[in-house]
Amino acid sequence: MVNNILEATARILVERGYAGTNTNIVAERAGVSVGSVYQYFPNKDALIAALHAQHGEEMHAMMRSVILSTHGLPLAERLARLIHAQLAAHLAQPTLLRILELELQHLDEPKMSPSHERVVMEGMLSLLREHQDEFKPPEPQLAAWVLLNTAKALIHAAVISPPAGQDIVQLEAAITQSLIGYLQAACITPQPTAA
Amino acid sequence: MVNNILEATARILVERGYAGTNTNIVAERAGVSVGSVYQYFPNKDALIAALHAQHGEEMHAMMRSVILSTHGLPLAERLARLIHAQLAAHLAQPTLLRILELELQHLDEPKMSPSHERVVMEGMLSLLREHQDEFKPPEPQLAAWVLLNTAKALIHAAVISPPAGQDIVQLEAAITQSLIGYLQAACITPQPTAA
Amino acid sequence: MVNNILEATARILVERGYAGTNTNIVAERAGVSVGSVYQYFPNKDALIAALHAQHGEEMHAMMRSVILSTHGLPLAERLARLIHAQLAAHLAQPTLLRILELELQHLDEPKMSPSHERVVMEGMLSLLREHQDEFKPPEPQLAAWVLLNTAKALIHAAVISPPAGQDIVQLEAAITQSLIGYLQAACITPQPTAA
Amino acid sequence: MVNNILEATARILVERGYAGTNTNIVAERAGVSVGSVYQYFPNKDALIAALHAQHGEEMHAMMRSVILSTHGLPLAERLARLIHAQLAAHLAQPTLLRILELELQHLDEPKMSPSHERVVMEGMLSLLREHQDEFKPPEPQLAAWVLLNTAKALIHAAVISPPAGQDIVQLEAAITQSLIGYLQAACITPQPTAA
DNA sequence: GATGAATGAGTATTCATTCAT
DNA sequence: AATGAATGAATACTCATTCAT
Repeated sequence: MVNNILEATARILVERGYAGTNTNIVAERAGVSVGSVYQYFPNKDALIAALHAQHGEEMHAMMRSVILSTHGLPLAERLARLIHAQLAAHLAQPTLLRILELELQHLDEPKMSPSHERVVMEGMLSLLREHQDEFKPPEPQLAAWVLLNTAKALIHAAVISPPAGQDIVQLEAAITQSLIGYLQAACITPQPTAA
Repeated sequence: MVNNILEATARILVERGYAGTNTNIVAERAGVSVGSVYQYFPNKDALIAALHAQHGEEMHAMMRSVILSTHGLPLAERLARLIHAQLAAHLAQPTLLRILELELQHLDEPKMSPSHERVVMEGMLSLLREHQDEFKPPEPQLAAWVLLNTAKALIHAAVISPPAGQDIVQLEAAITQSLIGYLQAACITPQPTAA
Repeated sequence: MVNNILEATARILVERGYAGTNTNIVAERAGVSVGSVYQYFPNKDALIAALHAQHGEEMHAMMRSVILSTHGLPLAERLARLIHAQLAAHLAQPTLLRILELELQHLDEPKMSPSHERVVMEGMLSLLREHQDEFKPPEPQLAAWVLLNTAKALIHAAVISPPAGQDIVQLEAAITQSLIGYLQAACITPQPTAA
Repeated sequence: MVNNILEATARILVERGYAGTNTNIVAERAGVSVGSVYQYFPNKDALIAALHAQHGEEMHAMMRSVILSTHGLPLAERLARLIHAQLAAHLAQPTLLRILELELQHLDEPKMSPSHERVVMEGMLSLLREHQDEFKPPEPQLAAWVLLNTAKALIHAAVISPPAGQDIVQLEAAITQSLIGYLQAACITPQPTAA
């Protein structure tokens, strides 16, 4: 039931935007009654928040899985893989993710951000720590913040308003270059010992 | 009158967000009647669009002015100055700009963005062209796109959700580093001839 | 509920006219909330249309019943009975019927009239056909049109602006005379064979 | 100026109906300012009333002229000429006249009717009196009322919803027949003395 | 007289939420 | 738990009318 409702919400959000999404329509589309929606969600925004949380979980899970499965590879490669996976996820359902992450980030930023955003930040920090012999940023917090925000913005832009005449492969490469470029510029790159 | 109304709109937008902004309150706050609001703006969204356009003008003007006044300096320095100016502008009224650029970008993206966004893109492209002996990106369009989107995202993030324990100066430096880093990574940097 | 709302609408329509009738007042008068009005009627005009349709049904039913119950009587008598019944109905609630049939005929003429108006026309045509040995109009369509429009107009006038110094009985007689007079003038009255 | 405004009102009334007619648009269309409209007409309905009055004058003048110019002809012929003239007038601008006479009759009926309606009634009464050796109705008031209302209704119907397959000439003949038919049925027709 | 900017009461309609069944 | 009819506060927008210039 809960999932049913959330799926309906997502579909309607994509079709009609936030303003066009209302609980009665969500219920109708989910094939349940409004009452049932309110049985599981205290109010309209809770629907969005749940979608948001779900999306956060997925992104987080994906990030963890990529990080784990690329253990041992150089940081540049691991970042490239992360970008690739994220981009793929956004290309799959661009509208919903755009709505959730841009238009509606304000709705639950106060509530949900702490839990999710922090976890992602932790992931990035530990990744940087693992590779501190390749790139050791003087301020890992700051570096993680730059990397995450840059990646997020460029992935969104790639999906929503890509520059004319570039294909996705080029965009993906450019995003990766941007992250690596930052790290190279920001870090006193400890030359990996030839040994 | 028009300005009065727009100022009231901006104030309310900041205080109550888009959803909480309604034409009656705008009128009341502006000290005019609803009718007068509708004398000058065909509908509620036109208020936001006007604010948006105004903001676009300002940002564009600022960019142009910085670019002109830094003529002759190296690209890295000029980008740093651009970042600085933009960051200053956003720090001055963070909430309004966040609302305009994030929450509400969808409201007029179709209408106004083309004109404004394109102008900014042109500015960046000509800037890159001026410095093609420092950094010559193989795909200037792509490079401009990366630079603009990265800068926008990091400036917003810096104002809205800065990483713990970093001051603005550090953030500004990091943003600049990110842009420069990307250019260094993406360009076959033509070594400026020693001659 | 639906009936409740329609009754309230009718009452308000009579008291305040179309311009003075608004959905909020209708709801209040019906003792329900505006929302409930919109649960059953898509918009204000649908209220009027429903009233109109209801009235159409009633008039049609009455006509049919009179025609059936006067089978065998001469046409003049049957027309007289029709007039009598219609006049009685209009005297019972003159204002509402005037508003529905005159002021508001334009609101749903396009939608509903076809079905209803046509049925009434059919009724009159078959009535004429039944009595073609008394009065055989060369153009039954035309004759029915004249009879219906004349009857309608005179009945309304009788209720709304009767001539000074005449009582209803005289008016009723005059209306009947008008219809019969037309038939006598328009038809090559086939003398009912003496045999 | 007054005429200018009235013409604009008429045009808009025809194009957009009563609901769509508002003083600001009337002023704009007339090429004057709202203030000027209010200089000459106390309120919106006064515009309609003036149009109504104007129309009344015209109809009355036409009636008088036809009556005068047909002096000496038999009543049937004179009625036929009246019908013809009225029908021609209505065919010339059917929408405006329909709106004035049907939809909006309620707006000024109370105010204007007395003056105009009475005059028309007087005209018809004197016409009947002139021909009392052809048709002498026992109740001239009643007869005039029937004739006027019947003519009005049939002329409108002829213009707005004519029966299928009949041309105007046939309708005009039918309307005349209806009036004559009524008179023949209602009057103890005094056989005009052969002498 | 003419203007038209300003007014603001009025109104149709929506939709989150409740609660009796 | 599920239903969905009922609610009514909220809101965008209109337009007759005024009045300072």
